[in-house]
Amino acid sequence: MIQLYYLNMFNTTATSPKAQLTRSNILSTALRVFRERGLESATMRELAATAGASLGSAYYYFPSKEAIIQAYYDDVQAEHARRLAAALAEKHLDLKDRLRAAFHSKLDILQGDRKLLSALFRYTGEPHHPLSALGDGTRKNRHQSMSVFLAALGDERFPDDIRAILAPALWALHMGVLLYFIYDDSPEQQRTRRLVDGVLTLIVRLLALAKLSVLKPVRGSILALLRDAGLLPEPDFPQVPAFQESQP
Amino acid sequence: MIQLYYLNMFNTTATSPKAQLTRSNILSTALRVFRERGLESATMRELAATAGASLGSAYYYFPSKEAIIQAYYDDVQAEHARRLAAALAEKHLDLKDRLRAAFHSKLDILQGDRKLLSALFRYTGEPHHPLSALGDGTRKNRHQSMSVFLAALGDERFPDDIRAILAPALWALHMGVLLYFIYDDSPEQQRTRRLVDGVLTLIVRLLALAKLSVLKPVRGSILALLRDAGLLPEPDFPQVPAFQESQP
DNA sequence: GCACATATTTGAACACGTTCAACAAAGTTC
DNA sequence: GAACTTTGTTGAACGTGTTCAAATATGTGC
Repeated sequence: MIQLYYLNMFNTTATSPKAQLTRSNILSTALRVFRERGLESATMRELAATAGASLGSAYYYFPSKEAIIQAYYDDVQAEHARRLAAALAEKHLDLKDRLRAAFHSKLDILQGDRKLLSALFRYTGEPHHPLSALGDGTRKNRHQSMSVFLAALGDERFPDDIRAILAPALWALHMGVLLYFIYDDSPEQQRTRRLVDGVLTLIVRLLALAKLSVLKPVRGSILALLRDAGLLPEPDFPQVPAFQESQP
Repeated sequence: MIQLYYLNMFNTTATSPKAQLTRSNILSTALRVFRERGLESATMRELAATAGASLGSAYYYFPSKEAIIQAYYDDVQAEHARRLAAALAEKHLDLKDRLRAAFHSKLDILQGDRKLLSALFRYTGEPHHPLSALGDGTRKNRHQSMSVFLAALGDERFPDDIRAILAPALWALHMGVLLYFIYDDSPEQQRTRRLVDGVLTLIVRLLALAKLSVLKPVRGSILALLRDAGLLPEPDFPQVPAFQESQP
């Protein structure tokens, strides 16, 4: 009854080393085939054959073709968290450079895989699809991604109301940047890099401006609006304890 | 050689009245079936059968299943332009109410068809897909939609730099609102209505604030950023002559 | 009306993503 | 190691969107 070995991602079922090998074999082969042939033209049959597995086997590990790319994207997020942590540990950076590190490291990881990103956005308009980028099914991913941006904010001091929206706002911005990135046909997507730098410069400046008294009422209205719209952080979003601030 | 009758949308091929009837029959039936069964579960075969046409016939008029919904969306846009024009003609409205009319009339039209909207966003992440909401293939649609918002701006006076970004900015906002609308499960999507009103109030206020001297440099940076990113109006976007302003 | 061209219609055929019942291998219990 | 359970593998079969060659209807020039 009791299985040794590792548990899979959801801690539900045991997974033998051999199965892990098959799975990662299929995954890595799939990504290679997707990159070569493109998402559309690469077929599940071709992909399974190239991996030396059967069609059914591929479906044993991944519920759908898109799910394979989601699995890839899970890896990307783990790598993103790793790289940002490394950058923050290396030396002391100011807010803007920490945010730059967060955005650029993500782009670095994805640089060669812009075509794969299209899958991320495919179900955006379908609230109930398990892979909708905005839906319940991807909440965990979203929160992980927000955590990375929270880490980049570090222990910087912000008014509480602003702090509350920064994580979802940065996450949303980052999604927009990814979309721009996909469409960016400039050499090595230098345009996206410039856009990121420009936007972050602006944001840091605006965060300072937001404290001006003329803008207080505007700031209040914006926050009330977002709150009413339910666009503030989802209630179960785990704030990173190390960076949590108490009310002054 | 010379055909009488009407020309189709692209002025390339003649179209007999009978063909028009078949087409509109297929279109209206398809929409009905889509609304009843949902986009996924409604099959092209079922749809063709219900319309009393053959499968091939459906594909003669519409290159794909999604294209049928695009055709519906073309109608929506025509209706949108019509309704806004009517609202503007009826009585003199201030800027905020004109913008409110523009946004709410669109939502009115789409109120019962939120599920159909998902198709609008399906190819957002695929720059080269003809139905990508941000791609070249849908440029004409985008410009028509922007024209509606330009009409709502009317002859209101804005600094030139601001005027330049208003059309694409309002269009982008409206796309965001549609996405929110799709996800909004409040009764009759009242939440979306409130969000629209709140955002528009804010925008009108911000447009006034933007003239403050403290904000001039920020305003300049934002515009420079957008220009560099190529997010200003696409060069061939036809400004609506009646509302075009000359340099002061 | 006839020959021809063009527009429209048809359904079989195709390719693909996905499902599933059956089978094989590995692990567990005794 | 035998019976049994669980995990992993297989490819045929299904349903779907789409394509296409062939058939039919409609229009044109004479």
